[in-house]
Amino acid sequence: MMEFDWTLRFQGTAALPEAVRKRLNQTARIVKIKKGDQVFGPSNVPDSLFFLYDGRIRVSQSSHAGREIVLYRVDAGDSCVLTTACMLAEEAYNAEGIAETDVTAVVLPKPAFDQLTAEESAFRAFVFNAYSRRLIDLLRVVDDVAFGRIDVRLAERLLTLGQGLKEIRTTHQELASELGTAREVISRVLNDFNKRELIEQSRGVISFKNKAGLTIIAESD
Amino acid sequence: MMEFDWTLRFQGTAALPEAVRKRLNQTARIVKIKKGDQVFGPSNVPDSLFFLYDGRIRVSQSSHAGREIVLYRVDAGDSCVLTTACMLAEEAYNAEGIAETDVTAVVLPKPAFDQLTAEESAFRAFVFNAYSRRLIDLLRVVDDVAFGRIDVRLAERLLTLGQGLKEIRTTHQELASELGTAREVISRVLNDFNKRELIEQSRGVISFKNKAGLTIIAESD
DNA sequence: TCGGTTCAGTGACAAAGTCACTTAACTTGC
DNA sequence: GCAAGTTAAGTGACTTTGTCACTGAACCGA
Repeated sequence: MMEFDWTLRFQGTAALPEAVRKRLNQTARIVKIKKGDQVFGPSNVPDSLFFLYDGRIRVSQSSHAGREIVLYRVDAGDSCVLTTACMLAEEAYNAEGIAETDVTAVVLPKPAFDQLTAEESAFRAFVFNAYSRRLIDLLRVVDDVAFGRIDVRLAERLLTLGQGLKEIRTTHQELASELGTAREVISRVLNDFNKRELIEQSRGVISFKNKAGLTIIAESD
Repeated sequence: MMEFDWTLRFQGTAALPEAVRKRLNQTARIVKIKKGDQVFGPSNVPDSLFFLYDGRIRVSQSSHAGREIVLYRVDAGDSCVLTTACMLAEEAYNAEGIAETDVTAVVLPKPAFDQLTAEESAFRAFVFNAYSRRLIDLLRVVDDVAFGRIDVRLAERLLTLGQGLKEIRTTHQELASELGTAREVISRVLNDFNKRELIEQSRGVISFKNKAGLTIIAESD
């Protein structure tokens, strides 16, 4: 029954009394989602709180014209609060969450969520914190999109996506979706980076030649 | 002592038992802020929850280069959750709140806030709702900035700012700050609107000539 | 190895943002 | 009342970013 105790994985639940954790393990449902599948979206509005036990979810928003921008990523140990926002606000929005890897999540039904926020201050702090973090993430996105240059933003994103790697496997289109711009724009900037010998390109792969150089660009604002 | 009972003004507090409301009236502090003053900002980080009793607060973010964008407005009866976010996340961000009118606010210290969220589900719902609303507001801003055309956005904004009015008193610079763009851009677009006889301009004033026409533009996306 | 599909490159153009001004309109302080 | 300062708005040349309509190149599966 309690083959693995997910409550130990989360800041907001690990510190709870054992009785409460036991109850949670009984109440919550574990779901597995395949890489690439939609976790939530306009047509798939959940009525429960999502705890990400394992994997990573990419939350993005898309324009009616089909362009897309990544808002933030939810990592293991975190809760996906946009689903919560939706669950509370009952409002439609055009953000969606996609599993970037195979995902294991814990789904806590709304009544259990309510009870927990009422009774456990550690859990409350956890949830509020998740909200705050997302708000701040979105402030960053607004700042970038409204005021940032795309070469700077792209250099930045390449570096975060390629942390510890010599190359990253992605298409220009995917990078455009990261930053909310058009593929052609990414192609141009990457070509420029290429000419300046910061990267090398081939179909579906970008190899780093000079991360320090990219860092200088990324930090030039 | 209880010359006016602010708790009746807020959804999250009006329904609370009288004993609780009495306690709140004793605990919370009422502050008055003059039009134009900063309510919160990077250099002015509050550690308490803000209830806006009367007036309106404009929350905006500014770039290091001095450009600015309005994120949302907090109206009377609402709580200002970015201050809360900050109070919970202890993180720095470059958003600030400016009183657009003279403002009367109720400031609830963190301990009282904690107790209230623990004990009162109506209050909890109110706070979560405020968070959700802001998240959704920010999603809208991201969408607009990343994917929207400025003529559309400007027409839209002119109409909301001028609801029920024949003219609005504002400068091109202020409109630029609303949308996170440059003054020159606003000037150009307004000139275009002028030529198309949708508006008339003079220093510091924009008069509507054809709101229907503006509406068509505002909805063309 | 042929044909389809996905990925990337390109040039011409449009939209938006920047820069360096000029001109016009209000404000104040004799 | 008007000169001087201040704030608001206009302008043209330019850069950056986004769009469109393509072409060509690389990969994949039958």
